[in-house]
Amino acid sequence: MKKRPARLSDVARAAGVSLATASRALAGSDLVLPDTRERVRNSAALLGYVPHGAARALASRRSRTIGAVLPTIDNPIFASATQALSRALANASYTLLLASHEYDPQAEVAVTRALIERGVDGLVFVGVDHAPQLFHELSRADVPCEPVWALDPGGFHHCVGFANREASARCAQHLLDLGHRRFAVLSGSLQHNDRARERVAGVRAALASRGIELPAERVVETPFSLGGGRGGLRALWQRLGRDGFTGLVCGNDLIALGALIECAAQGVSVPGALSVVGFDDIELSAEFSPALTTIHVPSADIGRFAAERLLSRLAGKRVPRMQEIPVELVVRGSTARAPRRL
Amino acid sequence: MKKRPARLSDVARAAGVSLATASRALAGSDLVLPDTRERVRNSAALLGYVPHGAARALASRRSRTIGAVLPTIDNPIFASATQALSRALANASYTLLLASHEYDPQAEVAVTRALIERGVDGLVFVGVDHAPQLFHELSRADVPCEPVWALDPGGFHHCVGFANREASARCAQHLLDLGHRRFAVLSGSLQHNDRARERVAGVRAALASRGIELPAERVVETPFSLGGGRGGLRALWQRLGRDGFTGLVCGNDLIALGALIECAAQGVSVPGALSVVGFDDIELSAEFSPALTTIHVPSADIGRFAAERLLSRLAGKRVPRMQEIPVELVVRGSTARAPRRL
DNA sequence: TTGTACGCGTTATCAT
DNA sequence: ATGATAACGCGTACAA
Repeated sequence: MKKRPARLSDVARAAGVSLATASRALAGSDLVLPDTRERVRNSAALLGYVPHGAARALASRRSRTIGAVLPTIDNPIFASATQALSRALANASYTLLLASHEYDPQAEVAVTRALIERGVDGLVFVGVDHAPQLFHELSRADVPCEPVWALDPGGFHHCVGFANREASARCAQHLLDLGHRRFAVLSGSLQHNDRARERVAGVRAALASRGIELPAERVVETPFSLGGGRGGLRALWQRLGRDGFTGLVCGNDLIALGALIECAAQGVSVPGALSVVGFDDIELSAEFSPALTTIHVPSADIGRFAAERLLSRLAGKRVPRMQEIPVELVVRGSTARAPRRL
Repeated sequence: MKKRPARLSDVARAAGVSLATASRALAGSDLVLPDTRERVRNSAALLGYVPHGAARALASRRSRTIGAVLPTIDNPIFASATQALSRALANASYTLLLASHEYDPQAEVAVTRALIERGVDGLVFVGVDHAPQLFHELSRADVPCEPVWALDPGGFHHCVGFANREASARCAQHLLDLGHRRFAVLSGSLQHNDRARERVAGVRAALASRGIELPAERVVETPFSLGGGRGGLRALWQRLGRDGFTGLVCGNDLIALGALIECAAQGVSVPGALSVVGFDDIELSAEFSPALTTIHVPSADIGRFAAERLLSRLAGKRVPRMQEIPVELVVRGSTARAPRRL
């Protein structure tokens, strides 16, 4: 009862054609008579033929597979981008191979290598800052890759993202414009994270242009999570005092929301005693705090564009080397009340 | 300058052994002299040899690849499970192929087929309720699969998850114990989602045991998001009035949090006028609302177990057909009794 | 327009 | 312990 899965040769025989013709027919080649094509397709359907990807990949030297190497999937920041990526790929009959390295550059090299062994036709990375060894492997494997979420200052790699530094500077500038002069930053871990570093650098640059310094003690690194935001804010308060700063720039949504929650828990009014700005990767901010000013990052676009660019390149089309995604400072009203404790 | 990538035959020649020996050496077989093995490994490293996955898969009939078919990656509910899955697989030199269908059963069949074509050695699904066609394809392809996040009432499939219905009944029971008698439910979309349906059924069962009915008008379907929670609660209030219900059961975290946010925005005290319980898939609740009672779902465990089970089965070991993950009702303080009037 | 035949890079089965 | 060689299933020049 357990039949051997049908192979292309079975389909060919059933349709009364040769292997080559069967192959062409199923590939939709124009070289076969429409009539023949139908016949082949019918027998394929009848036999429940499922192409054998490995054999196809071996012969065609293409796997119809794209790899994505993320720091982690568990961070909602990357979820919508990954979803969009996967969707766009599926539309083009490509499939996504996913790997994560949890901010460990060694692990990143390892998982990337695993993807290369799987024969991915292209790769998506997060950020442009990677172990040199990674680039060696990439170039030797000759796999087109597309870093996202950041731009390559050197203009060396293809990439699609936005200028984290400038965006973050706009956040700080917004606070400056509101009259704030004492600042603090809640950042994600800066190690092995060029996006986070750029964002801090942006704040520093904006403040510097007004002669304000941002010493290291005013920057707290904390996990990318609500708990991280809460704990980070407590750490800042402990270090600098409750009125050590009135303007707070957060590295991303989850941290910003955590900070807001901590404010609510401590009875600190926002905006008021404290004004918070941050990056809105995941669009939670709008719902949670209509008062929160954010840089809105269209994560889904990033994923979609990455897919489109990669597929275009595989198809031999040329794409602009660098694609800058416009990001927008969303000021959600300054009079909104602080979030309540729930 | 662009060298052809090194093949196994190159390694073999460089090491002065045959193809077969080289293969065995790199596979770590005990049948080769330790000395020979070293020699082979050295030349492999020297040449920068990278195994060709497709060829290996073709010859060995194994891709060292596992597929996961999710409703969507964009929902944080699935993120930590997927992360855990990916991590566990990577540890065993497996890679994750990811696909999503956005709650469309047709799409689910299509993407699953795509994964099967890619030659996945195993598959993970969400829930046990799928198009019959899906099971046809699966059995014909003879791919072991592991539904997660639910248990199979028929005991037909392997699976790892928990009893959504009973868990949800515990939520409702908790509210009953607090004296609540008027209920409403904010569910995710019920269509093509057995988990959501089971959760509603659980509430209904618990209430029925106290002679309380839950007519359809008291159940609102809303997107799995904060916005969905907010909008859904508004819809319920509009339909049933502000004091049409004092106990609210939410289908998951995001919805529950959205509801809480809406309460805050409308000045409704929680717990007080309203008591909310829900599923805590993503552990936001603890940070956000120390008062929220939830069923805590250890998503990461689900992913890890799915990986372990699948890999065990591939290794020929037997695993218990069904694995029930314990879930826990977490009462986070200030339990609200039902309001004392009428 | 269709068929023949070779190659893709590995693993696995025999011998030795 | 190692080597020769036949699969593995498909794509694609090249021939017809």
